[in-house]
Amino acid sequence: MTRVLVVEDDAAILRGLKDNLEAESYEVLTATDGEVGYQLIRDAAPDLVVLDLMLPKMSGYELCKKVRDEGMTTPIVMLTARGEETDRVLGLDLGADDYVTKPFSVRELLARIRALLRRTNPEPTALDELRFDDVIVDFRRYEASRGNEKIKMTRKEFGTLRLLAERAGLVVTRHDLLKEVWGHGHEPTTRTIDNHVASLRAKIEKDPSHPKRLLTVHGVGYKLDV
Amino acid sequence: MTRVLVVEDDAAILRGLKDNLEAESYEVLTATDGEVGYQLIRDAAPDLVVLDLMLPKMSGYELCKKVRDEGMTTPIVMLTARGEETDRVLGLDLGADDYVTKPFSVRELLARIRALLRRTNPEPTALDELRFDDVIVDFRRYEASRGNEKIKMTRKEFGTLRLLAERAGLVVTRHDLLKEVWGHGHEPTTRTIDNHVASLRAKIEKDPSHPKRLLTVHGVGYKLDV
DNA sequence: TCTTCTGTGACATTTCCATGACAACCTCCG
DNA sequence: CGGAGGTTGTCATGGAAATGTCACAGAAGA
Repeated sequence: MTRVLVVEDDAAILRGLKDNLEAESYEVLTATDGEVGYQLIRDAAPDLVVLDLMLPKMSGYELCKKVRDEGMTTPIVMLTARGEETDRVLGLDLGADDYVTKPFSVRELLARIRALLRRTNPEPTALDELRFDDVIVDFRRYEASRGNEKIKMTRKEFGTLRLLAERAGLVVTRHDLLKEVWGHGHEPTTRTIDNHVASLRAKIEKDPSHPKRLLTVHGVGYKLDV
Repeated sequence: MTRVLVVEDDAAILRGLKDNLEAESYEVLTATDGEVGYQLIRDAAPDLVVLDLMLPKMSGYELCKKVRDEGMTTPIVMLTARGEETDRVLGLDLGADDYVTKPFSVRELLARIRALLRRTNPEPTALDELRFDDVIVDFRRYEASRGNEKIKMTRKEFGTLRLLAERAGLVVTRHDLLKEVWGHGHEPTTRTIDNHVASLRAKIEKDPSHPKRLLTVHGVGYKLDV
């Protein structure tokens, strides 16, 4: 799921943005000052940042500049107060990708966010069906079957299998799985993944102890060969 | 029959795609250069185009851009060589709807074609009646019956059932239900939905505690299987 | 006002998930 | 070729989270 970080010290605005972004089904992280914002950009690797210009501890300027100086390319939408013409220019010069002037229309901000994401992270289309051998998995119905037998799969299993299927043939690291399937903040041990993979194998492999499809790449991760 | 145009200059790949698509019972048109491709898009109005990036006479870029500039919305799947990251972005910006990286698995391409067709030619959803077993629900009259008995249903129940019916078989999240049935701003707890579902089950299921139609997908939402 | 509908909370129940321990395995290096 | 150290497979288990169920109070409608 696409992850957006909002850095804004005004609680009311922050709340409003969070609600609206969540309603658009983004995963939303928040920070109310520049320092926490910076840490989150580094550690949580959001797909996009909405950044207020005036912030406690570290201003939007500084934050933006610092992030760019360190080579991070995370797209940034700057929020500026009306009339801060110079700020606009600065914002873009510092490496922000777009800006919106307060008071802004939420709809406009959302549109800009969408556009920016589309430009920078064209998201590979979600796969909604997987077939191999006599196994069929339908990710929109959350149904799976093998031959004539229905298979019961859990949400995490669907998520895991889906990511593997979207990168069929390529190795997916445990880290990637945690990031994509679990999302930020709810990150369990990597051992947990092994368990989910094991139970997936029990369900989709003919001989689960000698997998032919869902393969281990020792020291790296897993891959699905179809 | 669904008509697919493949524009690809490599004869072997073209042949392979044609065979596979025909095996899936698509009607297949082919072109080996951009100009012929363009004419076919215009004159034969295919339902979907598979477009190679590198082509004689007119490249995939140009073709895609030209088609979009002229206002045609024909879904396009772009074939790109691996590693052409920038091309991906360009492809999508130019208006391609999806892309597949060479060397690609035919199976994956077929899956994406199916998905894209489904996304772009969705069946119209203005559903005004739902029937299954001995239950009949008329969404225009706000009436429902089971066998000869009338069923009293509330507005929210109609709304909930209708959304589920419009996406019959697919999982609908609580979030979707809140957004569609309750609308923006008036959003109650997700628990509320469980209650409405429960009362729907009491009305339309033969054995409400072992539902056969209105099913729970643990951790995701509900779906209606008809 | 009275009735019906709706949202909420508490509780029971079901389902799922994270974790750790141990065994089996792989890889690299001696 | 064999063994040490790290990695993965497997399984059991406690606990967390999601859902079913019910009762009630406030809101909306008749």
